[in-house]
Amino acid sequence: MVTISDVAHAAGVSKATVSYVLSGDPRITQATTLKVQHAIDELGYTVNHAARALSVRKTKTIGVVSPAFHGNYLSALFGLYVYLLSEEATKRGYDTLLIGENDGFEAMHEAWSSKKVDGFILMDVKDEDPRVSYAAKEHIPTVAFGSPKNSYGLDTVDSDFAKAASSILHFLASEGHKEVILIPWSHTIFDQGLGYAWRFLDSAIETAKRLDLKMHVEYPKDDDSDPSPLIEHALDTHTKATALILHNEPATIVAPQVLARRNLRTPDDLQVVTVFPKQLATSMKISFSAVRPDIAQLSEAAVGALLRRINNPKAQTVTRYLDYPLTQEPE
Amino acid sequence: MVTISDVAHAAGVSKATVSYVLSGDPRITQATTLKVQHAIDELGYTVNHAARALSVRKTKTIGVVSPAFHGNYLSALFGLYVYLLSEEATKRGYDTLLIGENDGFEAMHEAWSSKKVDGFILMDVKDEDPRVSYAAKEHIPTVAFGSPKNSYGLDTVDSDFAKAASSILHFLASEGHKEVILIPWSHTIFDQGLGYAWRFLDSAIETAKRLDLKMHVEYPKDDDSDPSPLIEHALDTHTKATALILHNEPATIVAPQVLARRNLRTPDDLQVVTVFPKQLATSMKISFSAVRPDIAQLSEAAVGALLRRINNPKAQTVTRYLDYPLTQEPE
DNA sequence: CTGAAAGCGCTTACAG
DNA sequence: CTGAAAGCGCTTACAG
Repeated sequence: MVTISDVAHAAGVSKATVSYVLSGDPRITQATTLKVQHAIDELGYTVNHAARALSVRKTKTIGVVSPAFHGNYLSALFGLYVYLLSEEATKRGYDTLLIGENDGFEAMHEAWSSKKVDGFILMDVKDEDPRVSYAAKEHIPTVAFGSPKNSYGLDTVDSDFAKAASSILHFLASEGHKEVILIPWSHTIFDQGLGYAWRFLDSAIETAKRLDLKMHVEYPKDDDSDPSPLIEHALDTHTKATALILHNEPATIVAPQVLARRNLRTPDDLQVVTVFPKQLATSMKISFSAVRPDIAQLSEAAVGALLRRINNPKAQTVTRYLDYPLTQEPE
Repeated sequence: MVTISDVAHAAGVSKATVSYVLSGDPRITQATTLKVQHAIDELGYTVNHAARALSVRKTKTIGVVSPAFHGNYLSALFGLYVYLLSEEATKRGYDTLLIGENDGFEAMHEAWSSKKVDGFILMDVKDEDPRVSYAAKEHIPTVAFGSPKNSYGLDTVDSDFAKAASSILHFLASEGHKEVILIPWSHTIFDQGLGYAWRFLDSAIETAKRLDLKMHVEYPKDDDSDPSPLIEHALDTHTKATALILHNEPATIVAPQVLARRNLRTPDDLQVVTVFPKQLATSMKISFSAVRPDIAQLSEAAVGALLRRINNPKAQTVTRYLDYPLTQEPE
């Protein structure tokens, strides 16, 4: 293996000088820089990550902490988040360590105390999430990706689900709808205190009231069983409803089949509006009118917030709810 | 931060002894082990990962190398693979570093030469994949997750897609079908030389011939556009076909809507068979008869093969194609 | 059965 | 402008 000593020797300088060249120290002459660069290229040298990490006490690695499946249900969005988070981290010179966490913070603690990472991004944050309180108590650079009621002073990034609900209802009202159905996330999700579910629902209810829209809320019990019967039932029961709001991934996935089966066309027979990320709508062939969060942008915000925190642990806490417009389909 | 010296001091022994206790060296008395354990618990000590890695030249980390999106298309399976691979690695005492790779091996090379990982798992391996030849040439412990034509001596793990195709056709023949439609992966995928596409198709064609089944193959052009029209067209054209084989993720996702729209019921009006992993069929509400690869098991095999290789670089090359039965739906 | 010491490959004050 | 040396926190022959 080629080390810094080899490079130093080949270039006829000291290890210190090589190191300074590597870090672009302005005190080094261009002449020596060139010599050293040449030796580096010649030998194919790369800094040993562990050695550097040990020396500078930074790993340039962020931990992405994902909770386990919700029951058997794995959101199709999970992969997208992980992928884009990691891509964004790479852009900023960081690596991404995947940390699976099962309703606790043991794995996080292990990674932190052994100094494997410089900070964390917590996915799918819940109310009273043990990961949040742990990170806050230990003053670990951490951003909560999601919106718990209490973030204990952690930086927070999420889509603005309250705004999304309000946009959707305003849109429906402006189109003249008077009675609508909302299929929100399941009880399982609400019971876990997942902010995106609550924030959307609360805002939807309030906005509907304010706009004098009649809204029927039909909750699925869980996320494992087929939501089709629930949709069918809702349509059968609320026959005057002219629009269907889906804030529920499984329901959004099956909705097209249900509509096809009933021979309903969108938006003429029934207006359907959902919340589904831009990047996945294509892959999953979801073509309803929707508020489309941009996961790449959310990832950028999350990673940005984390690096800012890592570089300045006592910076002011930041909370960012990113807002996405409703796009109509077909356009 | 608490270091091994702190523990040694607190326990009244040397650093070496603490280290030996940590590694369970049998030469250490139970008495001292107890003393040291106590100090460790007291102080909340955890081994510094970089220091250990630097010393032993092993990181206990595996790199999972994922290619970029295929165009705009992100397989919903991606998240599942990453998740289960990481879970399996954790079980075996390894961390998972995510490495995004864009049609080359630069990121891999960077991770390897800076000693960030002990080996790699390559996702979505293609024919003439530069990652494969790189790993082979540099003798880097690596397993190819997927089946390229030439694996250059790398260990390989994949579902047995040839077997899957043959199971499906035998099943259809046994049910009395004489004429069937196959929608395989898109040209984009075939052109990239993705083994799962080729192996399935070749085997399907050969088996159909042997069983005297008439099979119409209808290729989608790419994976971004809606495959529904293609399915519609296939059904319109091949009116005598009584079964539809889907080996294409987007087509599998939209098929239920297409069938619903045409008022076709499965399996009475049209038998539909697909290949879709167990763990995702539920989430994605795919309930066709199918060969269901078990991604947890595949991940276990991949991680197992990699650790074996890491621990024994000159072990015999292993190629494992895991075989999954066809399960009928409804049962 | 345990400890002193060297070494892993870097970085960074500090001298000069 | 550059180098010698200490230090980051471990592990592991080697002595005893």
